Amino acid sequence: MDETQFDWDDLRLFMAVAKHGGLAGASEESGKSAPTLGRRMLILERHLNQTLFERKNTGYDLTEQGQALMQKAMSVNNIVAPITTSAPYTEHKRVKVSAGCWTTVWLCRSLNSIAMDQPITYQFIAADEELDIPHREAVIGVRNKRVTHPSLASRRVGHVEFAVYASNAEVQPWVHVLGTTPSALWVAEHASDNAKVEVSHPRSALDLAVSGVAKAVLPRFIGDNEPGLIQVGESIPALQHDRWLVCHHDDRHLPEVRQALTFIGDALLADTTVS
Amino acid sequence: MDETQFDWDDLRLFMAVAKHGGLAGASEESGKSAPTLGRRMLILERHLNQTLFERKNTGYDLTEQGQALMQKAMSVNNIVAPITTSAPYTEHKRVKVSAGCWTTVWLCRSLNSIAMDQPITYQFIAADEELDIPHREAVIGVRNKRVTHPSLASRRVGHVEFAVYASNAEVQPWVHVLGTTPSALWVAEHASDNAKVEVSHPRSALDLAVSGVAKAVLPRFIGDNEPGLIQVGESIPALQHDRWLVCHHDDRHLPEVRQALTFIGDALLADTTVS
DNA sequence: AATATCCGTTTCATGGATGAAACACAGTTT
DNA sequence: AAACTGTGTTTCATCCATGAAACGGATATT
Repeated sequence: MDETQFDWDDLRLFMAVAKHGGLAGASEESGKSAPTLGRRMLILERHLNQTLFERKNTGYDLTEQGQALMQKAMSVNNIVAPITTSAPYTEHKRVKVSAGCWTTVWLCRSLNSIAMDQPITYQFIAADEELDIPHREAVIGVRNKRVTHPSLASRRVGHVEFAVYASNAEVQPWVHVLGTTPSALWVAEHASDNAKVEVSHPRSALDLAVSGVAKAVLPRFIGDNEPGLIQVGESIPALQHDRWLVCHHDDRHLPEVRQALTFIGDALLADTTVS
Repeated sequence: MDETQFDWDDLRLFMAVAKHGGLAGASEESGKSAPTLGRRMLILERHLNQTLFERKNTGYDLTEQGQALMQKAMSVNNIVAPITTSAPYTEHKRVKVSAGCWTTVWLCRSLNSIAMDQPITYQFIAADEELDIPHREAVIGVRNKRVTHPSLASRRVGHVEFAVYASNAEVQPWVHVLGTTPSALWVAEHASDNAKVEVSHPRSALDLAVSGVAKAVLPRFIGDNEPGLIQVGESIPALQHDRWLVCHHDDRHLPEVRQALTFIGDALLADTTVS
């Protein structure tokens, strides 16, 4: 075997040249220029030790060996073509966005027709733990602190405050959201031994607060925008933080990533609960 | 569809990564380094808009989508693998050599065990008209004059003389080889209206001369080495010429072409009929 | 607990694959 | 016959895909 590996893409290019009877006609379908196709056909012939074409000034004619190879190339194409055409939303690019639960709620609510008209499929991954961007668990992250990883880029997109919310000022029991988020830890520390409700999902905290059963610690961009709730007391200084939009250096020049960063940045900066 | 074409070789690389469970293990089989494989897998995932792997520090695990793709990649491999392994003499490279009829005879006789031990399949194309090296009708040509085409390289490999040969000095009829070679034209011009025999193949001229039926014009490296023939008269000055080994600039660095040039040059220079 | 090992990711210099432009050749059109 | 057109080949500047080296993280070994 030749010391270099057989490049399967040579088969794709071969098929285009054979189908169009020449280099010029194959150029558009294959995405390669005529000089490149010419060179790649020479490489293919040498690799297979076969003469695949009879070259003329008017085009490339297949030899018998070339015709035999063409059958095989078309068989390969019958497998490969559906892979590329059946890929979901082929004109859409998936962008994975990792953010805290409430930020994800905000972003979902912020999706509008302009954002939905972009050729982007947003995949929001609501998670409290940070997803691993170098390992591509997400492409974009909304973090509560700046990252200093040299391969990640970040920019500040606003500030977040938390406060206690309830349906009325007399509600006493707390909602304690399980977990290790700063707000969860804060409630665990400050909630008295009074009756409290424990929930595993932050969304349940909101439900309980609205129903009047208990009071919950919520970010103000959620609490302030929930009609059935009022803010009880001042915002909680210990829980306030900046918000950072984080992305891998390599990915941020990709068109769909650039567009997503713009949309997310704008959406987060539209939060008017803080100046 | 993404503006760039789908590179089928990404499927080959994907299959290797999936099979070995990671980049490092796939490196040797695929012929690509781990960083390159990593990048190509990202490109593939982006192109297909799918998540094919779960990336860990200990390797790449396939997702369900990745497993589905692996089945298809293996189907493609079932078609492609026989193409590359059943290519004839896969460790041999075919080298097409275009030369005149008699030069081809000389070269065939010169093949020895050393030349046959080379990983080269010689394809001698005996032709009087020059084959088109830019269009790869041949890789190496033996010509009777120097070429000045800028993309072709040439070097002189000896001198050729022609003479009349017969089984004895009394043979009168000529053998006239049809065609437009200098020797054919010479015979047409000088042969008297005496009885003559016309043949289409130069080898037939040799046969007729040996059988004593007629006399033939042959190159001395053939005539002098045929036991049943004697040279009649002096060599023919009008037909003598240098011999040139011609090759495409691009091809001559290829290992098998370099070896073939060496063998052919040595074989032609071993012709001792001229100093 | 400390060290070694393996694998993936990051950085960056480099070589080679690429394509634009020009040229050559043959066929077509006027 | 002359001009035009289409296609392949050649030339060469450019840029990008690549891999070596280094680094980071997790697991295995001692």
